[in-house]
Amino acid sequence: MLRFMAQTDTARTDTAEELQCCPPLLGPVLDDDAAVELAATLKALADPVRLKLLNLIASSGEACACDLPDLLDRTQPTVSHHLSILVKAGLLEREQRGKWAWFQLNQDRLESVRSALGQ
Amino acid sequence: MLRFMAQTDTARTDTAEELQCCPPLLGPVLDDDAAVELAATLKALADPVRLKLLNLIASSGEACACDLPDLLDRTQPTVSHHLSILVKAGLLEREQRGKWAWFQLNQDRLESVRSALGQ
DNA sequence: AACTCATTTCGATAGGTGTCGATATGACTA
DNA sequence: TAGTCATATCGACACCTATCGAAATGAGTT
Repeated sequence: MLRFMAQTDTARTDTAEELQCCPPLLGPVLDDDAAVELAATLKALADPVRLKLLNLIASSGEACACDLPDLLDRTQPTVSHHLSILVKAGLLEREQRGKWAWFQLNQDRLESVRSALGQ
Repeated sequence: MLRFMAQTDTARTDTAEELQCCPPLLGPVLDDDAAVELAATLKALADPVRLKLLNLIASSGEACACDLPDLLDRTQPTVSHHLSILVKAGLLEREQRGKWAWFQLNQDRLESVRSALGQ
């Protein structure tokens, strides 16, 4: 089961990569590098298991990796694989607490993808 | 070169599929079917060539398929492949004019993906 | 140091995907 | 009815990816 805890709201650690992420799709020009960058982030989103992961983590505020295999009906290595893809894409933040790994949504990152798709 | 023409703004032909597309990622529950559906649309977006296609078509209002291979530096079969993926995903609308195929952005569809990613 | 348990990494496999050249289809033209 | 040209489909290839079981790593405990 998911544990519900106070959101720790850690200091934002925006990477340089995150800041230059996701120029607007509907803008005048989308150069090759920008297209590759945005496509990479969208690719991280474009999987049902990863969408469910984000949805679960978002709706609980945070989640322990230990609970996720059962919730997603996938093996633990498979869930770990998907989590690592989301972390690498900057969509999740990972925090070690004792022997458990906890994950939170990086809302800024998701918002920057979202705004790349609209006006 | 891209041709610039008056936007024909055809009557919206929203499919049933489009209407039930893209429930909110940040909502309370994302069931399996919804996750698969949203992932499929995101997958159509998650390619640099297709992003550049959408960007080109959006910024010109519409585009003739005949111009796109040169603009994207891809062969005609490859561009045709990507266009068909975008049309199947509902992100582009295709219109035959004489021997040429013209494409427009389905802005509603893109907006529904966008809103699935945010509040 | 040895043990336990959570998580990651490894190796393998089945299936998906971007790309192209070649060919087929489809729409106009003579 | 041919002929021409735009577009789609086919077949093949290299590469990527989701998944799992097995093994390695890492953190805390005794």
